[in-house]
Amino acid sequence: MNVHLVEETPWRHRIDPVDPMRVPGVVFAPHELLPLDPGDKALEQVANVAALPGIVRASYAMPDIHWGYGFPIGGVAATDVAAGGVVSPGGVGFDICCGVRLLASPLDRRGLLPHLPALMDRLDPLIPRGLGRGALWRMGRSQLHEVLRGGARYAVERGHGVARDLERCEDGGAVTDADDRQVGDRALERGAAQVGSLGSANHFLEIQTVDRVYDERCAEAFGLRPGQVCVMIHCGSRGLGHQICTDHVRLMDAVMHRHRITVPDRQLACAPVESAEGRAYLGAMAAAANYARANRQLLADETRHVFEELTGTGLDLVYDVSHNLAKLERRTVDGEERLLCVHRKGATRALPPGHPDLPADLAPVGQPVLVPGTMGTASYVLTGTDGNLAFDSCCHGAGRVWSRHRAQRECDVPRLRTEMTRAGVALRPTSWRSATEEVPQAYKDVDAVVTASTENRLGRPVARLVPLGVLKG
DNA sequence: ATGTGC
Repeated sequence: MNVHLVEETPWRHRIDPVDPMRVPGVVFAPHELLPLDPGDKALEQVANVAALPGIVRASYAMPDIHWGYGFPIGGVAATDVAAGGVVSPGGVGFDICCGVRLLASPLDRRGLLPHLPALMDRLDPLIPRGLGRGALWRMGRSQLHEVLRGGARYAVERGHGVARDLERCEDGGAVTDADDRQVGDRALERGAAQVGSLGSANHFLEIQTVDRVYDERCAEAFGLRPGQVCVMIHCGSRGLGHQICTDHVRLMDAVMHRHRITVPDRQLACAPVESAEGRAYLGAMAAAANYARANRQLLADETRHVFEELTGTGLDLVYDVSHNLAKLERRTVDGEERLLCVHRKGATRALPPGHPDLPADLAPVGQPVLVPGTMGTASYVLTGTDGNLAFDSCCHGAGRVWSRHRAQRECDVPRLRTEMTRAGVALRPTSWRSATEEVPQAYKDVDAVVTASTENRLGRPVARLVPLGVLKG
């Protein structure tokens, strides 16, 4: 599809609908954040998504947009369920319910620094990560099914956390519509040995410090203050989510013609939400969402124990939120209340103040939006705002600009070591060679992404965090 | 993202 971009404001671009688009594309990015390299398909993907059956309002892209499978990463699309609206696994991504969890320590930077080497030495062998096997929890099939149904709630019931953790998780730590019968054998097999593991690529566990607070009232409600030490965990549903995505893309690809659906790109395989295939995917996706939440709960619990042992202090959960999920949400569209299937892929839910799904203590200030940066660069906490045009969605990170291949070509191991030392970051990768794929230059400037999010009313910055120690896959 | 795949 040929994409013609129109600059709507200095911060936002529009793609006017041409056949087969049903709605416009809206890219919440200034010119310098647009993926304009020759051969980059991300903007074409925004236009392709606009052709999905039942899509309402627009095909949206966040400022950290980059090329993905079918949908761009940073894509948001909502379909009207009653109007034959579809759900597409490519609109969620392979890492179902990939997300971020932020924990706050009572220590400040000065109090923590003497403990940092010991903390890193202890966490390094304890936190399973990388492509190989190894996980905090080894389990049989029946316990895995409990995880798929109970998510972080089940982990807490088994002693891995406290009740307050669940209040600070999106959906209270578990969704109720998981259907573990829709999770195939191969996915179960891969999932059983990976609960409590980070994975690889841009997944990490970081010890951070609050570098700057932009909104004191929100920061206080979130439990954050300048100089404070935090732990940020970024991971997802590992091989289980990956296998579920693979399986259901294949299923939908095979039956799309029966539903009389045509899409501009085969990677947009989809089925009506109200079809056997649509319901099956959403049930399996919800099971993977619970798995990812249990995964983050276990990793947080283990980190908490290490902090207690070595510093004598605890860690409070600030929030846990996904940026790869589809959700059924009731929303007003053109003055009518509709049930929508909102796909967020590399986009974080960002509920505004007063939203009924927020816990009471967060209702006055809005939902914490957790935006991980790249290793050696900042991460952000934003809050949801009123007037968000993208179904209460915000950016999810910096957004890749170099392919993994190009990053390896541009950055060798000595250079990465030098850069991390200069940034004052203690990096513990499982492989230095693969860590070069994650060199900060391979990503957009996270500060610019957050500015663009703010200017487009997708969220408002609350705090900026910088890394002290990084564990990577 | 991923036991790196048709």
